[in-house]
Amino acid sequence: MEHAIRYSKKREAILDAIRSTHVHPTAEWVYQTLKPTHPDLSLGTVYRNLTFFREQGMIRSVGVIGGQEHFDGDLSPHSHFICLECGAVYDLPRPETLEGLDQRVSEHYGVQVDSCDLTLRGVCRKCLENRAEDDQAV
Amino acid sequence: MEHAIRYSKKREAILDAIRSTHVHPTAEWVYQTLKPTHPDLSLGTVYRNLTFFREQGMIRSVGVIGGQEHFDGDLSPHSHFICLECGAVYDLPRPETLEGLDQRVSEHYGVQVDSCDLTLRGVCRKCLENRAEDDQAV
DNA sequence: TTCGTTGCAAACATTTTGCAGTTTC
DNA sequence: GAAACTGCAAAATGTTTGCAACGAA
Repeated sequence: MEHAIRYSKKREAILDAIRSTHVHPTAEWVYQTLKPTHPDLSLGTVYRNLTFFREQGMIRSVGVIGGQEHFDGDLSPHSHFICLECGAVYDLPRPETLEGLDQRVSEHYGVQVDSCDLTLRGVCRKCLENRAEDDQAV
Repeated sequence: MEHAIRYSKKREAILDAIRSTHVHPTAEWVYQTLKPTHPDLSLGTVYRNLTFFREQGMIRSVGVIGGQEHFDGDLSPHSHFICLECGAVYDLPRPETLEGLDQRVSEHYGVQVDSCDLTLRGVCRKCLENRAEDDQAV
């Protein structure tokens, strides 16, 4: 027997929270967001469920940004842009040119490819605008 | 005045260590590797220099894998394959099809693009072979 | 002599875990 | 009723930092 999976309100709420946003949340964000409606929610439960969802392939990790792991409830193929200044994560369309890359790498190197992530880093528009304002102020 | 930079033996040794390997080291790896030849090296110094090198653009981060940040002293354009089973990081050639993507994204979204990383995840050949052996053993 | 660099250890921040109580099936 | 799930708090982990000593220029 593998391990039965049972329903839980908290779990459902956590998954809903992740799926209903585009901010690519952290555990802390989920916790703070659900606190008002679920006052007895524990941060440990959030972590346990995030791990659970990721292992189940229900969410994916965007990686650790500024010391905190960010998640994404949108499983459709797309890329990410991460602002090095404010840490925000934005979605980008995935270049069609990457189509078939998984299989090519798999065959060529004899490895099993499970996922393929394209991530751009830089400074987002907002932060660039803030910089411009700061410059004017001087 | 910006902040003068002075030479230091430890710093040189740390950079050499990173540049002379393909394992995509962590702070701990650098520390353990240099310990024999630099018995008085401190882990804090390794962290401080890794941060320094990254800020100077002398090395780049491969991301946090298994809780530890991995670095890469090879700045030439290439992609990475990360084994989800053993955590190893392998280099892959970077698809030429990504050429010019930085600028296209930059212009289209009004952002500043500093870097662009393509990362594949899955199970490496070694771990696949180990699996096969384990299956036979049963 | 100045001030960047280091060792050391304490401090930090995020994440994991043990256990007793609660909920689901 | 068995076993999964949770809250709570302690523990574990990787990383950062303050300070006095050291070393480069």
